[in-house]
Amino acid sequence: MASQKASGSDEKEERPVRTPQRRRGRERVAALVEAAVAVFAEQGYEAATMTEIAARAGASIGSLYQFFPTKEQLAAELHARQLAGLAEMLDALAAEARGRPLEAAVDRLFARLVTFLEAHPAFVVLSERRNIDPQAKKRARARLRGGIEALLAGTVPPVPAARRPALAALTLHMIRVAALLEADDDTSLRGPAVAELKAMLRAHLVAAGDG
Amino acid sequence: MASQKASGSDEKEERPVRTPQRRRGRERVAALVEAAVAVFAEQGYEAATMTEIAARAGASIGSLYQFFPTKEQLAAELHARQLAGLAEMLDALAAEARGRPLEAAVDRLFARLVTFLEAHPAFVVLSERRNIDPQAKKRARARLRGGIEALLAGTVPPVPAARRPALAALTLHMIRVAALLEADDDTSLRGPAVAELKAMLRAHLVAAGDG
Amino acid sequence: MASQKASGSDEKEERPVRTPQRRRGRERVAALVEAAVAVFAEQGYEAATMTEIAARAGASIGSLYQFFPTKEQLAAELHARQLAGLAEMLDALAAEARGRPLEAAVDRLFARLVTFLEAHPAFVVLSERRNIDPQAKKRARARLRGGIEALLAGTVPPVPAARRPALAALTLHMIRVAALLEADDDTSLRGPAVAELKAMLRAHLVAAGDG
Amino acid sequence: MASQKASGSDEKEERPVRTPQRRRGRERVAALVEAAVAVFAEQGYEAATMTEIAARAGASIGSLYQFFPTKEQLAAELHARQLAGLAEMLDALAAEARGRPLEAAVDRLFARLVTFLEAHPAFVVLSERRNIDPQAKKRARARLRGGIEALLAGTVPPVPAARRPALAALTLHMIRVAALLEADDDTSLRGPAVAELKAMLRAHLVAAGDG
DNA sequence: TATGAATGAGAGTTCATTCAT
DNA sequence: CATGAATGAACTCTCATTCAT
Repeated sequence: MASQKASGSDEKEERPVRTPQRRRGRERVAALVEAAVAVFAEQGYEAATMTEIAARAGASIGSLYQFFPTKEQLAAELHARQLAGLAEMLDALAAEARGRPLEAAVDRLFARLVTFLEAHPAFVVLSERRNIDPQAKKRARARLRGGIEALLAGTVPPVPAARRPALAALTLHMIRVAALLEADDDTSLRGPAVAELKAMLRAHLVAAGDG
Repeated sequence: MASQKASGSDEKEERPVRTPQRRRGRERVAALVEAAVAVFAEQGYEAATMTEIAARAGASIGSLYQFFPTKEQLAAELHARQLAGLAEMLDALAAEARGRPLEAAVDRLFARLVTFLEAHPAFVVLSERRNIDPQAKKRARARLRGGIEALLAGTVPPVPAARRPALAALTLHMIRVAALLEADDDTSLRGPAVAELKAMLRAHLVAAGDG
Repeated sequence: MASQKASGSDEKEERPVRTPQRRRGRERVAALVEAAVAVFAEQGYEAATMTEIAARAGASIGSLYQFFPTKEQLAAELHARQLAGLAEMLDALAAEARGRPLEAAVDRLFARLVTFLEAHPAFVVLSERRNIDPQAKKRARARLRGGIEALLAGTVPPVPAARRPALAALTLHMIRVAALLEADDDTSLRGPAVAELKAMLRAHLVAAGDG
Repeated sequence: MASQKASGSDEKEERPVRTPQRRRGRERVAALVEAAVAVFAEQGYEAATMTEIAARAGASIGSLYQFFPTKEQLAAELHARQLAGLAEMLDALAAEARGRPLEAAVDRLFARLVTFLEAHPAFVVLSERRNIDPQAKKRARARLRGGIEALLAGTVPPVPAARRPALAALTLHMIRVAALLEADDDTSLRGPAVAELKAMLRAHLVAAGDG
């Protein structure tokens, strides 16, 4: 088997993920990241192998390890990058939505998130991984929830502060469900089910805004 | 030889899961199943080892393989049993709900599903497994959706037939989200978020019924 | 390369060295131990590979790991066995030497130790290993020194108690040197140098006895 | 390609250790040598990595390989330098000791050797390495033994020629034991055991001189 | 049938060494 | 000459699976 032993906050000296200086290196890393995202997305964390990731990037296994000293850290790094991107997107969205109707904000949020998940196919896989450092996980979720809360606070009408945390958490999960529906269900249901989901969430948030 | 990696639809003759006749055998299988559920729930499919499952059941590895010829088939068998139980429960619920208010039916559904998931801790793990035989997966989902559709068809008012498939699929996912919220999120959000989820779903279904 | 990660008292759950029940198993283990001793003796700890040890025992790598869960533990187990054998031998020698002349005891000790080291060619290699758990090392040395002290206490004349610990430690090292001289030096010097060593030690101990 | 394992007398063209002409180069080599000595002393030959040696010298690996084309040759070069230093010291000592009492010569030898070993912490590690080219090893030992023989030949009284080679070899080993005692044993024994060792050796040599 | 030792492919990881820049 | 990314053979260790007893 493999890393067999792994669990987020461990020993193993934690040599940090290296950022290369030379241009060649930066391209290499980009290729590695892309390959890793693809392989994780296709196979899941456990089934993905470092060997395949390296091969798919056209690199040697040693090269992969030069930049990402463990499989665990590779996953963590990818996840962190994707989280940062997502959080940034949410912030931008919150800014755009300020003073705009809640309904429109929800639609927009949905659209962007679907785009994001299509662009980051490993996101769900990496988020759901057991063995993630629970601290980091909590922090990440809080960050995202914060972004959504800000969004829901600035619309017209705003969602009442008291219900915002719970509704933000709920919204986050709805996104995930939307992604799953989009991807893996009976083809004939994809469209309708996602539509129902969107309508449901929008109605619920709007009702909260009015409440 | 041993191939350690095996994935869903393979060669490998698929010797069927043996069902024992003698009482000793049936007890043994029950113990193995229980142990497997526990280990899969705790560690996930990949991290679970056949050795640990056998040990926890107080059986030898050889014994485990007597009844479940591959790890894959063990997981599939467990999953199938749990799905059957769930489907049965949905059927019973549909019968009970016939002629009763939609609202009450939804609440009941929710309550029962939460109970079910608590009683079958490996259910989510086994459902989310990639590498499942996609055919079987589709059939299973269809069966469950069917149960929920029946439920939604018999209430007063009933959910319109046209929207039933999508709403059934959606409801199924909502359950999963509820389970996740119940289990892994920020403690302070569990209660409120689940409450929001339930209210949201109920309102949406009721609106559909009225529509 | 080798253990990459290793350092005596570590994490890694320390599954204990298994002692097999079946006869076949006991023979297997004996073959593995023999092979390990040979390989460690020839190549040293780091250069020895688990693969070669298994191959030389006519076993598979998996079989080796069934009984000795890490290379580290394999070395530790071998070392412990050899230490126990040596300590036992020293105890027997101390019993034999009680009441006999110191001079004869020293000669006998020397002879037996040379025999022992010839019979346990990995002994020096395993003793000198850096990365041994220092606690265990200290205990082992103390045990051996104790055996020699007892020997030196029971002869006629006895070595004075005050000097016994230091002289026992010294004697132990002289043995090692004798083994090294016996093994790896210029052929023409082996005999004479060992003779000088023996004479030197004997004279020193006798002088201590008279003092 | 890379063969990671290389052992003593091999193919590999043996590009010689480069000696730099420019001052910058000489400084660089000095830093590399110092770093290598430290790392070998701390970690042993096998565990030491070329990467760490280079890093500790503030150089790049490429730079290290410029001067020392293999790890093996690096170790050999260090060892050779240290041996040369030691031999030189012995020669000086032999000169000083000419016509002086044997007893004093022995004490002096001991004192200088302890100093030397403290100043060259990797000496023992590099000497004990298996896989050293046996020819080179023999030559080195012979050179050292020669130095000690010369010493023992010039004192008053001199050690008889016939016993000189064996006694020189023995003395050399005693030094090593002294170093080991100094370093790794039970603290409480260090002083006394080394004292016994010194007394023993001195008495033996003096007796030889008188014989 | 039950048992558990045996098997070996395969996974993660390291590090000596090379070579383009 | 210096640099450090690139390479890949080799290593330790795991675990699904088989099979002699």
